[in-house]
Amino acid sequence: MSEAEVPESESTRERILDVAERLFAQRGLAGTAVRDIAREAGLTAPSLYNHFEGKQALYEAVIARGVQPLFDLIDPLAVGGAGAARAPRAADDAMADERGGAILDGIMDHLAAHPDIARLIQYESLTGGASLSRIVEGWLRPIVEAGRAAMDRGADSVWTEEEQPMAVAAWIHVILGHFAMAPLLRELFGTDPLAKEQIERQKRFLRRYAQLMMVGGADR
Amino acid sequence: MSEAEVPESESTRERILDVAERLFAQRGLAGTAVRDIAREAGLTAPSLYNHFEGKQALYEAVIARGVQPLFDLIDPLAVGGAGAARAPRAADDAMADERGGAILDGIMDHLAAHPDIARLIQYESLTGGASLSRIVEGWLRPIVEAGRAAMDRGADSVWTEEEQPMAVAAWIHVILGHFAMAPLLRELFGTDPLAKEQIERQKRFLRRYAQLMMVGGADR
Amino acid sequence: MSEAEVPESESTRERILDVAERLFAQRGLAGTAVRDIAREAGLTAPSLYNHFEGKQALYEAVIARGVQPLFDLIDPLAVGGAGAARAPRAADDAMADERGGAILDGIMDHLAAHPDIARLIQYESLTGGASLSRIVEGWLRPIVEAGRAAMDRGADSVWTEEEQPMAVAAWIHVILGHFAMAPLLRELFGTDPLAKEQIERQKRFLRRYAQLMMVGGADR
Amino acid sequence: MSEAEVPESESTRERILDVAERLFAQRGLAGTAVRDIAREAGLTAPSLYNHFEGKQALYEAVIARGVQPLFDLIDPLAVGGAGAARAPRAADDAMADERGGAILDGIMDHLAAHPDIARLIQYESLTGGASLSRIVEGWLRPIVEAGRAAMDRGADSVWTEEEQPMAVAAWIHVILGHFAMAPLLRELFGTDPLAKEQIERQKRFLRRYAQLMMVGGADR
DNA sequence: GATGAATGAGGATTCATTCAT
DNA sequence: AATGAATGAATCCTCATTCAT
Repeated sequence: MSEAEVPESESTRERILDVAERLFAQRGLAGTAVRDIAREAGLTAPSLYNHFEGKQALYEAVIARGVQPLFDLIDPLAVGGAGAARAPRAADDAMADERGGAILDGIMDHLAAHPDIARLIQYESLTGGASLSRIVEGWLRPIVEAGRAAMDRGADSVWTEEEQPMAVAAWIHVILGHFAMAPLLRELFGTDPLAKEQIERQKRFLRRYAQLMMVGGADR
Repeated sequence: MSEAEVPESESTRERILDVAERLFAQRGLAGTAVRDIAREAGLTAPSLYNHFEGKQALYEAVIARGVQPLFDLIDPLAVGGAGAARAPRAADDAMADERGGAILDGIMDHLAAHPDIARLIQYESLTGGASLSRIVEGWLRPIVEAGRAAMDRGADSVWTEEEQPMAVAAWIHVILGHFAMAPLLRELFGTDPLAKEQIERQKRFLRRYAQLMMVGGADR
Repeated sequence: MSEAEVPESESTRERILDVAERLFAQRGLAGTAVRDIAREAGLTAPSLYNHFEGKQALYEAVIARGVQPLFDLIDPLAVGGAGAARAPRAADDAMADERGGAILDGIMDHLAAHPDIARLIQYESLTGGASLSRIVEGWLRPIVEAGRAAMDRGADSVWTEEEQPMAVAAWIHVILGHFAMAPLLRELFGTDPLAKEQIERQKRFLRRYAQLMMVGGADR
Repeated sequence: MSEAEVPESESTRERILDVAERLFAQRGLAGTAVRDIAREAGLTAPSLYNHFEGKQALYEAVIARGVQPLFDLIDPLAVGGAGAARAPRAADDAMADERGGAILDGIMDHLAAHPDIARLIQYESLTGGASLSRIVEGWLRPIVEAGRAAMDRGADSVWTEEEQPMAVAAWIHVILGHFAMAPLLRELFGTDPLAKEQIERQKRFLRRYAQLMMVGGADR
């Protein structure tokens, strides 16, 4: 097997992952037939088993691939968290804010490019699927920790300690919900949440939302 | 509440609906076997067909039953909308606020008592299921309209006209998310969102959240 | 149980038989659901079991009721066959002819009034059903015997001894086929074989057919 | 014909069709279980779905395959119809007669080799099945048209215009009935209509029947 | 006589997966 | 890497029938 053959096989694998991501997001794990994925990827179900061990493995690969960029995005946070002790307060705060904003934008952009990922995460959250804990530990926990650290540093947090988890949860719901619950929002507002300009609006909204939720001030 | 009341033979049909609600919420429509529902309801799968025309019909009945109380809760809103013209502004606003708070509490209480409903709604929202539009039209639209009316009356809304739909959407995500994404929150925070005191916390949180989201002030 | 009660119960029984005759004729035994018969008869499936022991028993009752008039029609034949020895040839032949014509007309009229019977008989003939031998022995055999006797008496039969059974079979096919294969004939000729005037045509046709088949002469 | 020819592995698909043809003819569509067909064909029911889309599709394939040779047999008729204008009357008539006889023999031979086809056609005729119109249009209509043309040419037809359709119908009933109603005939006459010599007898009978029915003469 | 509820048996079909090619 | 064929398990659902009321 020469190296030249790989690209094609890789592209098949990616094609399968693409289709599977879409179908799993639309119909859920149980509601998606391996044969449908295979057909839309241009092969037969048995052939798919040359690329993935089984349905469950394919599902996990889809989630792993979809979530990895989100993991990568928050890497700076983890580094920043560790480095916080080294930097002076004020500068760090400003940097953190900027970094937070950048990360938020990055997350939004990635979810906008792959809205199915948000749906998959919500599916996992609903059903308590097997991949849930990896998502939580690898992605949400670092974010939460960073957020908590930021709040601890700032004296003017809007939320009491008791409220903080719920405020964080609210963030999660708002960010994921925009993408995951697109069908509902389409029906309710008549606009497509996944349309480019609607995503821009949501990003602007989130920036103001952040001010309200974190700083408490409304400087409209 | 005597033991004789609804001990176990609560009309079979209700028992089926109860079990189905739970299982559909846990596993989704496709992931739930009619036979499992029947077994947990204490009968065989064919017997279930004496009470419901089929799996889809059962699913819709579950949603209809679960959503009805939510519809009923917002009835006052519809009435209030009609009566608004008759009442003086200030008094009406106060009433509306109070009513809004009461309705919010009612919704929270109902969802707390039937967290599976929130999950079902989120499933429908994710998949764009057939019952989605009824939920939107019968429940969310009236709420949104009432909210929009309230915002129009008050000159000091926090949100621009462009932002309003997203603010409303955020509300929906936060309220449903607390119940629907319980597995994720449990994993992330180590507390059970469905526990009584956690729900009370969420209700308190939502009251402060409301001030932030609607008035923009933070009077902690 | 007073006599006054009977009519209603009898009418239910008859109603069931009527519906069952129609549905069995349309869809066959296996293709007809007891529940469908019950519904169209205005009751539920379990209630039907108050009138008939089961599906098979109902089916046999339908056939028995439908075939009885055909049995009755050929009674004169049986009597005539026995009485033939007593009567002089010539007169008997004429009588037999007349009687044969009358019986043929009677059969046609009955099948015209109950075309489903013809279909049921053909179903039984196709599948070799359990009721087939009763139909053969009680109805067809006497007719065949009478026909054979008539042929034996007359020296001028068109058919050799070898051909006689096939000639008889042809008669059966032509008579039953007109009613049983109505869907095919409708499609092929665009006319409804069960329409009153079409049945009259068929009866006229059969009279000429009889001359050809029995006498061999064509006196058009 | 060596044993290796079509011993048992005649392509599975053909094996399924063979079994299905037999069982459908014996028990009708509704009365035949897919599993039974599969079992007798040497596989499991799900495997059968690798070869046919479903029961209905299998049924239609059985009919299509069974009827095709009948379609092919009458092809000359269609050609002859077109070529009639070119040929002189008398010769054409003779040819037509000969051709008609050959075709009749061909049909008889095919039905003798595949008596289940006759039964299937009669089932379709009884129930007005979905394949009926294709059978009528593709097979019977051409025959009828050819017959009508022949009758129109000849001045000495036995039948009036009104009677012609019924005479044609009689032909159909007699030909199909011999095979389709074999169980009844067996019971009635004690001989097997499908036995080789009985089929020969029926063919001889049909030739004399043809003289009677078409020419009106009886030249025994 | 009638019926709602229940059920065992069965029936068509889907599905994830295996395997020989 | 791909696939046609095969299959055990499962799924939804129908059906004939029973039984308590």
